[in-house]
Amino acid sequence: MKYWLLKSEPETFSVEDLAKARNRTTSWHGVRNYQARNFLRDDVGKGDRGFFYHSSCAVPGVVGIVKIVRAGYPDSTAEDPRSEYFDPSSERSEPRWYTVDVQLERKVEPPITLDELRAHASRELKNMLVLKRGNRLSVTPVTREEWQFILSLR
DNA sequence: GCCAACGTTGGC
DNA sequence: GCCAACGTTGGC
Repeated sequence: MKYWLLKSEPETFSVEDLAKARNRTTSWHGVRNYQARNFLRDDVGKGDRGFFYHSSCAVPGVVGIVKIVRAGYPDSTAEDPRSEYFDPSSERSEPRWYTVDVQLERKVEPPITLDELRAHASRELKNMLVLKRGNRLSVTPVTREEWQFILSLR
């Protein structure tokens, strides 16, 4: 089993939205970055776990634990002209963008804030990608050690 | 709203 | 292939 950190802007889609979704499950569509796409397409597997992370908001941080319930498959919003994620250069015969399905296991309450994560940035979370300056990747791998350490905070 | 950091685009 | 211009991300 592998571990991931998945960013979402709560104004677009929050952990509360996921809690209300049917089966507490959603397609993680809309990722339009090649490095993140490659993770979704090639590396994120069914049964993997992820941190649901709120970004671009008042209190950024880990707000939930999700389980990957479906591995990478083509993101159909890229083909939908009415979708805000429409990509006219993507073609159905050769899908450019991928998504996975995630199910909420539990909320993390209270959230593990970015500040709290940073408090460990010189030791346990020294290599945590989300704490690196300038990091903008919306899907990042998390090591088993980082995963277990962060879980131990709640 | 600001701005640093980074990714993408497109002319050459 | 280079790189300047531009757009986006995301913390503050």
